[in-house]
Amino acid sequence: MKNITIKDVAKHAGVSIGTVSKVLNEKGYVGKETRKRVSEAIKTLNYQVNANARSLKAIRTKKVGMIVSYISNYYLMSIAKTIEDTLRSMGCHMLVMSHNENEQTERELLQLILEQRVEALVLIPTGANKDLVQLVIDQNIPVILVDKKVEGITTDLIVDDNYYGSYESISYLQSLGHNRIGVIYGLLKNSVGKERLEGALDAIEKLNCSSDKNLIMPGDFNEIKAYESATELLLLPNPPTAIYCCNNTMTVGLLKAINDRGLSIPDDISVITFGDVAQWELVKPPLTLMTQPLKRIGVEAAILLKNRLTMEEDYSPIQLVIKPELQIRSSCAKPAFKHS
Amino acid sequence: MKNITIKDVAKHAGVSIGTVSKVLNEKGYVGKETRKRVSEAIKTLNYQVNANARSLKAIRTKKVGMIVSYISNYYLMSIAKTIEDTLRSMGCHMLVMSHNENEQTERELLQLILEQRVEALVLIPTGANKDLVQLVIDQNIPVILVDKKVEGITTDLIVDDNYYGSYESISYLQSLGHNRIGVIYGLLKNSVGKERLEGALDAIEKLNCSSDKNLIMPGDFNEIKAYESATELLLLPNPPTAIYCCNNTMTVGLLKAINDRGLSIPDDISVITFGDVAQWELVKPPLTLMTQPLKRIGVEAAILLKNRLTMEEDYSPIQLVIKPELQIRSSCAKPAFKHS
DNA sequence: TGTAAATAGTGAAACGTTTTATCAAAGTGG
DNA sequence: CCACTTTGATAAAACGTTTCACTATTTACA
Repeated sequence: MKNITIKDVAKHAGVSIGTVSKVLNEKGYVGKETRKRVSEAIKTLNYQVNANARSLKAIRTKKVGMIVSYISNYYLMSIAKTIEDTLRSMGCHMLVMSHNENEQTERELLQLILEQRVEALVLIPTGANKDLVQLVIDQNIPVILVDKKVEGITTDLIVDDNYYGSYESISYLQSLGHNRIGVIYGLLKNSVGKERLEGALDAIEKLNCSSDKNLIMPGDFNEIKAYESATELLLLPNPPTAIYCCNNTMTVGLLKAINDRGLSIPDDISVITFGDVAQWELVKPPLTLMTQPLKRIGVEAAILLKNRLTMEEDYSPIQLVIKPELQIRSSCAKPAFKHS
Repeated sequence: MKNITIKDVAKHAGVSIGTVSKVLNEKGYVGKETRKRVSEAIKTLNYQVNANARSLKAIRTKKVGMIVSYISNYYLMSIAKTIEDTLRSMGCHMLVMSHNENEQTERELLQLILEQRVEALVLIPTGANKDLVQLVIDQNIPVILVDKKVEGITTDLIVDDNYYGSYESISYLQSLGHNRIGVIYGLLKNSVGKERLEGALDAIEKLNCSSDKNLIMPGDFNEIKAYESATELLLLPNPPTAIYCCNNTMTVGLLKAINDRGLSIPDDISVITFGDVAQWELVKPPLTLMTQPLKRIGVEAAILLKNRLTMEEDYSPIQLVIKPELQIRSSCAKPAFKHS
C-alpha cells in the first residue's frame, strides 16, 4: 500500500513533476488545460502532499508549538483555542503538549519542539529549563511566554497581574471590615504562586490587618492540600472571618471543607477566589472572585504570535501584564460580630 | 542564522554523516572513541535533528493526530491528556486540533492529518465527512472514533452508552415518584444528542410518565438556548416536577433559569444532568448526575491506540460502549404535592 | 515586422536525513 | 596461517517535495 507521490500524479497526467508542484502551490505559469488534467489526476489518485517532504525543502513548516502545564485546564485551553483559530486562519497548525509541571518532561518537550522545526512556540513554562528555552530563542524561533515567566529569559511575555489581583482581593475584604483574613496559597516555586502570595501578604501588612502567621496556609495548587489547610484554618480557636484562595482548584477543596464543617458563606465566613469558571456563578452563594481576562490573554497572544510569524526583522520583546478584574457576587459580607 | 545539520556535525567530528546518523540512532557499529567525538560535536554545536527530514526517509513520523470538537472542553481534554501521556511513553507526540463542530473545518483538519502522515488518528467527529474519514482509513492509518460515531464507517469506536445513561436518569426520577419530567436535549444531528434524547423518550414512554410534548425542549448543547427552554418549561401552567438535562453546558443555563425564577432545588423542582465536573459537587444542592467514566475512556483509547501503533497486521475493529454511572447527590427528591 | 515580455513547461539540484552496499581492519578458531 | 566473523567507517542512493535555470512558444505593441 505504497503512498501516492507527486511522481505518480505527474505520470498519470503526462506532465513533469515540476508542473504538478506548480499546480499544487498555485505558483508560476500553468496552462488551463494542463492544470485541469493535473487536478483530475490528483483527485482520482487521492493524492496527498507529504507535508514532511514539503517542509524539508521549503523553510516554512507551518507548525507552531504550544506547551502548556495541563492540557485539561480550562483556563489554558481557552487561550489555546483562540490561538489555534488564529493559526488556522494563517494556514498553520498547532502541536499541543503538556508537561504537567514536571521539569524533566518540559525538557523533553522543548527538545521535541526544536526537532520539529516549529515556527514559533507558545510556552506556559514550569519556570525551570532556562537553558533550553534560551536555546530555542537562539534558533530564531519566536517564543511567547504565557501566564508565567522564566527567570533570566527576555522574550515576549503575557501574564496576569497576579500581585495586583491578590492585593485587590485582600483590599476588598478589608474594605468590608475584615481584619482576620485567611489565605490559602499555591506552590511557591511557581512565579504565579509566589506573586499571588506576595500581593496578599503586602496588602495584609499595608492595610493593617492582623498579621497572624497561622492564617497563611499552603494549598499547593491542589484540592486535597487545600482542603486540609482550610480545615485547619476553620478549627483555629480564633478563626479568620474571611478566606482568600489563590486558585480554582484549591477553592474546590476550600468549599468542601467549609461545607463539611457545616459553616455557611458568607454568614460564618467570607470567601473570595482568584480565577473564574462558569460554575462559580452557580454555587450557593455565587462566588466573588478575581477574573483573569481569558479572552483578552488569548487574543493578545494570538495577535502577538501572528506578528512574530509574519515579521521577518528583529524586534524587541513585548511584555504584557494584564490586570484581572474583581467580580463581586455574594460570597463576601461584613464580618459577623464575634465575642473573642 | 543557518540551522546546524548533520553535515556540520560530521565535519566538526571528522567523520562521515553516516557515522553521525549511527550515533544518533544508536544503530550499527561505532567505535567508542568516535562515538564520544561525535557526541561532543553535537553538544558544542547544539545540533538538533530535523524531524521532518527524518520522517521523510524513515517511514515512522512519530506523530499521532487528535481532532476534537472543542479544545477547551474539560471532558475531551481529560481524554486527550491520558492519550498524550501514553504517546509520550512511546516516543510519539500529538497534534491536537479542534473543529468546533463545524463540518467544513473538520474537512480541512482531516486533510491536514492526511498531509502530515500521522501514524494514527483519534477523532471526535462531527458525524459528517464520511468520505474523508474513509480516505484516512484507506491510507492504512488507524482511526479511533471517540465519543461519537460516523454513520457508515466501521473502525475502532469508544463511546458512552448515551441511551442507557438517559434511560437510567429518567428511570431514577420516575422511581422517586416523578411523572411529569422535563427534558432539555442537545443537537440532534449529533449522534450523542440523538441517543440521549431517544433514551429519555423511551424511558418516559415505557415507564408510563406523562408524555406531554411540551416538556421536551431543545437546548442545542449551549447555555443560552438551554436557559430559554428551561425558562419556558418553568413558566408552563403545569410545569414539570423534575428536569433532565442532557449535558453540562446546558445545565449551567438550566440552573441559572431556576435561580432567576427564585425556585429551589429539589423542593420546587428536581434536577439531574448528564456529565460530571468538579464544581457540580459544590453547587447547592450538590447535583445528582450521570458520570461519564472519563478516566476509563481515556485509558481505553490510549491502550487501543498503543495496540494499533505497534500491531502491523490487519485487525478487526473494536467497539467499546462504556456505561455511565448514576451519581446520587441531593438535587433530586420526591415531588412535592401539587394541587393542579 | 521585430523585439521584448508574458506564458507554458521541463529537468535537475537541493533540502537533511536514513539506509544500503562496500570496504578495511581486527579478532577468532581450527 | 587461512578463512571466517565481528567491528568500524564510508560513500552514495533514496525519501518527496520545491525551486531555479532553461527552452520554447505565444502575445503585445511601437
